[in-house]
Amino acid sequence: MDSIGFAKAMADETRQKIMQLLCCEWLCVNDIVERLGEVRQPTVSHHLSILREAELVHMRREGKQSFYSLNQDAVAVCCGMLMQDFAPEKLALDIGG
Amino acid sequence: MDSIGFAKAMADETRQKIMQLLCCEWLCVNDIVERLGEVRQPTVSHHLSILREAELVHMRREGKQSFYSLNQDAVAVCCGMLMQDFAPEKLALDIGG
DNA sequence: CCGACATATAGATATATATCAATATAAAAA
DNA sequence: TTTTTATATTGATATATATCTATATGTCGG
Repeated sequence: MDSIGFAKAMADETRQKIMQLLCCEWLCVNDIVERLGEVRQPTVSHHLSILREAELVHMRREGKQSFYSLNQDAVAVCCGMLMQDFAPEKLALDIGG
Repeated sequence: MDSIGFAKAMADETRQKIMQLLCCEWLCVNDIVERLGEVRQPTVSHHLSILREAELVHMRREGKQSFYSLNQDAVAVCCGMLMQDFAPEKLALDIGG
């Protein structure tokens, strides 16, 4: 995952809403569709595939359902990458004192 | 600055290159154009206006030139925001232990 | 004021992306 | 096997975005 892929994956409101939903629990696609309320299932599936590609979500199949949850580790790593690339002095402050 | 505005501002390769150039020094627009090499001046101006809008760069006029530099504080704040929103457990680890 | 230079803006165009309806795929139930 | 349910994929379309050329704006020197 590079910083551009991460930024692109995050650069959409619907995707961020989905990520919020998945932040601290596993949800199946239909649950996500219902909680979003205004977005159709294929659209949600599309966003999930982008988040999967970016490895920002975990996925687990269970029968006919797919469960997703947020990959917080990946988010943390990517944020750290952005900090290193674009706020190195702030990072130095954190480490040094 | 919200997390979507930040992600959108970061979600372009040319913009990230510009941010790299401005990371640790002030450059005028023409210097940026020359260092990028393959991008025309109006395109660079356009990207700079997006970065300005997102408050990710500082700007200073000097005669006919405009100098830009990266706002590392803003980057750090936005990365922190992403962490809080999308990796709260990782953040808790950092704080708690 | 006029010309030269630096940057910004306008307008046009091509590409990327988000969304939906329709359909395919896969798994469980009848 | 047929039907039902859950998710993924396809194809179409509208919007957003990146880029360019041409031009406007703003600043300095003569």
